[in-house]
Amino acid sequence: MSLPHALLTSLLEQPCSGMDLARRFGRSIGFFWPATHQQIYKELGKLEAAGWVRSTAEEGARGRKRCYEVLPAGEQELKRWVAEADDPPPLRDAMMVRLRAEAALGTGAGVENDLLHRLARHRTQLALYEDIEQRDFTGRELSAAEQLQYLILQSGLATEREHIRFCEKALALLEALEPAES
Amino acid sequence: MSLPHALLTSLLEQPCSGMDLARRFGRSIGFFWPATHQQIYKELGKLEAAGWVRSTAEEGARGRKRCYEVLPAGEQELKRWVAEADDPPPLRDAMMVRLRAEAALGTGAGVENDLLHRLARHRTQLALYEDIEQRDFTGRELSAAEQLQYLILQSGLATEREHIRFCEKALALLEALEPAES
DNA sequence: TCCTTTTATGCAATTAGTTGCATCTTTATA
DNA sequence: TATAAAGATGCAACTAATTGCATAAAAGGA
Repeated sequence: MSLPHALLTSLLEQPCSGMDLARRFGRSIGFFWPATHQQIYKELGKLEAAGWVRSTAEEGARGRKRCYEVLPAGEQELKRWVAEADDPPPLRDAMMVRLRAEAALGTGAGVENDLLHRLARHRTQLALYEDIEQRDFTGRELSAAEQLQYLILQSGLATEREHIRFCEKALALLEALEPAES
Repeated sequence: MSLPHALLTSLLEQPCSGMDLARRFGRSIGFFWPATHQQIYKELGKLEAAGWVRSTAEEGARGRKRCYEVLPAGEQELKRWVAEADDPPPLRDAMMVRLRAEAALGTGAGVENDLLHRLARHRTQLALYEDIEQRDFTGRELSAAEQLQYLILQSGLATEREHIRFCEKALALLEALEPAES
């Protein structure tokens, strides 16, 4: 479970409120560890109780906005956790199950719907990553931290491209196997 | 949630008991939808209650072994589900969070441990997939169903190779960024 | 024959994440 | 100045999966 450490990382990059975190998650760390604002608020409470962050009320802001920042104990904890190793996350992909089901049922069961839907999603996501690449990591010298962030982005780019290749390949195979369907 | 449909698929390929399913999951569908025997037994109960499978006591076997087989209603349900589309599963990878944390903390925090650990795991998994490829899908004509199963395996092969490439690239970058560490 | 091991099935507690809703505060608008 | 909208925080119920343990029946060995 890495949500607490994802939050510590994000707050270390830039102290902010729970809502801000939720928004930033949507376009950076959240690509690799999605979280809703509900989860984030609950977790921030735990982090503060553990003495890893502290919060101060932000005057002149909307609602009851609180600003969170990482304490030394939190930074220590993050360092400890970074040096840990664990197994790759188990992968669960319904589309692979669908493909195998199509094989078991005999072709023509309609897995193309899912393949086409995902193809569209992966193309959108790839375009988003390419925009970020163009905007933040192209045409200038990168600091060490930026090189690492770019590396992470490259993982996203490679993954999306691989998914796109796979969907296209699968659709081509299905086309070849059931020429009467189209 | 695709466990019920993964079970229907596997039972359609070959009727068997819950324990057999658990074992088969370990080396086929389970690569893309892992499940423990506890989950499987509970789900089989639901499938039977829904009238999608039926079970018969297997005489002359150990324990209280029951053999499950898919009923027509179950096959209908599987067909219906195969034609559905849904979003790609959200990806959650602690190692990416670690890399970003390393960037925020300044290099030297020790993310190499996780990279090396995963590199080993992905190499093992790749070797396993390559064995299956060699044994089941090489040097002969493949039926339509087999071509689909091979396609799924190829996704696994590509994914593992991509992960390996990424770990190697990340380790090389870290090496370059902190030459004093090694 | 008793006792241990193996095979097979299953329950219960916990954890992490999702979804839907509730509340409070400020800002904009009619 | 009411009132609505938007911003910010949070609770509660539910779901899916993990982990640890319990039970039952047959096989094999002493």
